[in-house]
This record gives sequence, structure tokens and C-alpha cells, in this order.
Amino acid sequence: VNTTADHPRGRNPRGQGERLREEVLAAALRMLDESADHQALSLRAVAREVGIAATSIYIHFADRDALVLAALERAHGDLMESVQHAADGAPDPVAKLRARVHVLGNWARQHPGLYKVLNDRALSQRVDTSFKLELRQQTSAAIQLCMDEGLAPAGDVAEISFDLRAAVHGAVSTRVDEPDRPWPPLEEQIDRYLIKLVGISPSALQQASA
Amino acid sequence: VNTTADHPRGRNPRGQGERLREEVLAAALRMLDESADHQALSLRAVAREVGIAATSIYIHFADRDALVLAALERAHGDLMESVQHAADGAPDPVAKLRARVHVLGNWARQHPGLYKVLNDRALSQRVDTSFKLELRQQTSAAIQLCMDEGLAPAGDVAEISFDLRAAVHGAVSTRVDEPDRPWPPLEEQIDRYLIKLVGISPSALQQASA
DNA sequence: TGTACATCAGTGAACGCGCGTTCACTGATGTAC
DNA sequence: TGTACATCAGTGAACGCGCGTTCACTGATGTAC
Repeated sequence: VNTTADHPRGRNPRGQGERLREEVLAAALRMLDESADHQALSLRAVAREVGIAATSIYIHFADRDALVLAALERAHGDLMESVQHAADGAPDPVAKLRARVHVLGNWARQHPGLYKVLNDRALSQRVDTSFKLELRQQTSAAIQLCMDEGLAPAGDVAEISFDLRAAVHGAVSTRVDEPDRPWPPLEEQIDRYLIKLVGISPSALQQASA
Repeated sequence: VNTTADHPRGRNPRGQGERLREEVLAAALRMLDESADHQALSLRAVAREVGIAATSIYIHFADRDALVLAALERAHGDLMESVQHAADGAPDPVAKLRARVHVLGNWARQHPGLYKVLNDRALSQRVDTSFKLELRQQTSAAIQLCMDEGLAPAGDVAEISFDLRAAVHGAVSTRVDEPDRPWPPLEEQIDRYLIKLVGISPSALQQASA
């Protein structure tokens, strides 16, 4: 299982000890994404993957839990940044909302295991749920903006946002859980949800996607 | 962790050896439902829970995998039966469709761990996906029936069914993954999906729920 | 009615494995004097 | 310019644990003669 045998992995130069931390973190992220199970991640397997002694991990992480936690914070940060960046680059409220949801979906399909782990309940009991909370609030704000500008019919923002998020989460989860089935395009399904659940007009959506 | 210390568990009478099989299966189901992780189920832990020697499990199950598989087939059967029974007891197409989806949601909330495991991708690669396939087809049929009787606008049944199932799965998963949050009622959310995604009229739904 | 034997339901010791974590260490590289 | 020493980056052996699985077994109960 020694996938990283590029070079024999000599020790890092003085002052660059943090590099190993990055390598360990990257390996942990890769392995979590493959297993989709944070309980199955073993220190020894990560060490093997990186090509170091298992004990070397303790130089940078207090214990197994600390490593898992650090990996998930990294994944969470990466996802949030992607979504935020996409929304910032979109010109109008509908495009912003759409970009947000689509980028989340794409991220999940590129990192299906990590998406699963981030949404795992065993984890959400230990890690602060600020990740999902932040996403919740931002989605609500994006919908509110659409309503304010007359691009979506006024309504109960919290409820509509909740319905949209649940539906999208289901659409993404369905594909993540059975990746080998020939699913219809996620993008189109998300757009249908934006139309039917939020009330965005198809023409406005068309414009946003152009 | 010896939760079942009611009586010291004497051996079963002759010809009743299958009873142990049931006890083991029931314990496995309980533990799977709690852990929500089929990889974490250990033969030894199940044996401890039942109050028998670990080796006794091999009398009834070839190995750990066979036990996990049997447990999931049991869970799957139970869920399918509940859904089918609910649909059979409903008077009209809208009530049938509604009962189907609501019972699925309720089953999932009563057995959150099992619901997760049943939808796990690691599993769906090994077990035949007939479970979900069956559910898919039946949901589509229920929607088709609503359209045929003019209770829902005509449309692409496969697409609408897919959108509904994904949305409901998301609504259920959201609650299953974070059970301690104060979520709004699942029933109402499902009804909104039936209205907005399938096009069932609120009044017909009102009638079906009465 | 007695007895040998088969069957049934289950046990206990033992195996090798991978795991998280600890501990004392190694050897190269920089720094103080 | 030389040398003692601190620091840094990382190692290897060892621990105790729970695991899946194997093996030879035990002791009660029914059945054939």
C-alpha cells in the first residue's frame, strides 16, 4: 500500500519541520476521502502512506483525534472558501445563490468521502457545527437577497432555505453514496430545485448560468 | 457494556437452536443502529451483548460479513414492509404516495443508524441495490397514479420521482445526522415537497392526511 | 427397562494481526564562546 | 578557527488491547436396539 515511493523521503532541513505536518495532513485527507469513515483512519496507515515512522506523527499532532480534527477543519475551510469565492464572483443575486449551491455540489462530488465525513453525526457531536451553521446563514442571506430584488417571490426565508438545503443535500448524497450509477446531471436537478422550491424564474436562472 | 443481564442465558432446548440466531441478529441490529457504521460492528461485541461465547456466533453465521449482511437484509425487509403496508392501507393515490414517503421518514427517524448504514456506499457496492431500486420504482408508480387520476399535473415521472426522493432523503438525512438540533417537523417539510415538487394540491393533501 | 451412541447447543484456549501510544534514542545542523 | 553544546527532525522497540477466526472440547438430550 506504499503509494508514495517517489523518493525515499529524506528528512526535512532545519526549520522546515512543518512540511511533514502538511504531508501528514494531506495523506490523512486523501485517506479520509477514500474511506469516508473517520473512525477507520489509522495513524499507522497514514504514516505508511507518507513513508515515515508512525511515531513521527506525534511530533505534529497530539493524538489520532487531533489529526482527524485538523483534517476536517482543513476540508471544511476548503469547501467554505470555494463556495464563498464562487458567490463573490457572481454578478447578481440569482447567480450568487446558484453559484453557491452548484459549487457545493461540485465540491462534494470531487470529495465524496470528505463530504460524507463532514456530515457525519458522530463528528457533528464533537466538532462545533459552525460549518453548517455558517452555510445555513449564508444560503438564507442569498435567498433573502433574491427576494429583496424581486427575483424570487417573497416567503418564509428560513423555511425555503431549509427546504432547498435539505433537497440539495439529498441530491448530492444520493450521488455520493452510489457513485457508480448513471445519475442524471446534478446541475440540472439543482436548477429545478431553485425553480420549484425557491421560485426563481427559469429565465433568470438561464441568464445566471450564461 | 453488558446491557442484557436479565437472566444468565441458559442454553436453548433441543431443536430451538435457531433462537440464538434471532438473538444475535437482534443484537447486531441494535448495535448497528447505534453505531451507524457496519465496519465498526464486532462479533465479539455482539457476543458480549447477547451473553454468549464469541465462537457461538459461528454456529449460525459463516463470518462477520454474513452477520452484517443478514442484519441489513432484515432491516431492509422491515422498512419495505412498513412502507408497503402503509401504502396498501391508504384509500386514494395521493394518500398512498403520502403514506409511502411519511412512513419512510418515520422509519428512518426511529432507526437512524440503520438508515445510514442502508444508504452507505461501502455497502451498496457489495449488496445488491434491489432495495433502493424497488423503492424507486414504487415511488414512480405512486406518482404516475396521481397523474393518471388528475391529482398531479402530468410530467416526466422519472424526473419528478427522482427529485422527490432526493429531497426527502436529504430532509431525513439532515435530521439523522444531527439528531439533537431542534428541527422543524419532517411531516410538514415532506408535504411541502409533495406540493412543490410533485404538484399535489394542498387541499388534496389535506384530505389525505385527515 | 437399560444402555450405547448420535446429535445438538454451545464453550474456552489459542493464533496472529493491526492498532494507539510510550519511551529512550540517533544523528545531522546550527550556535556560543 | 576550533570545539562544546543545544536543538531539531525523526526513529525503532515495546506495551497492552480488541479483533476475527480455528480448534478441540463438553455436557445435556434424544434415539436405536
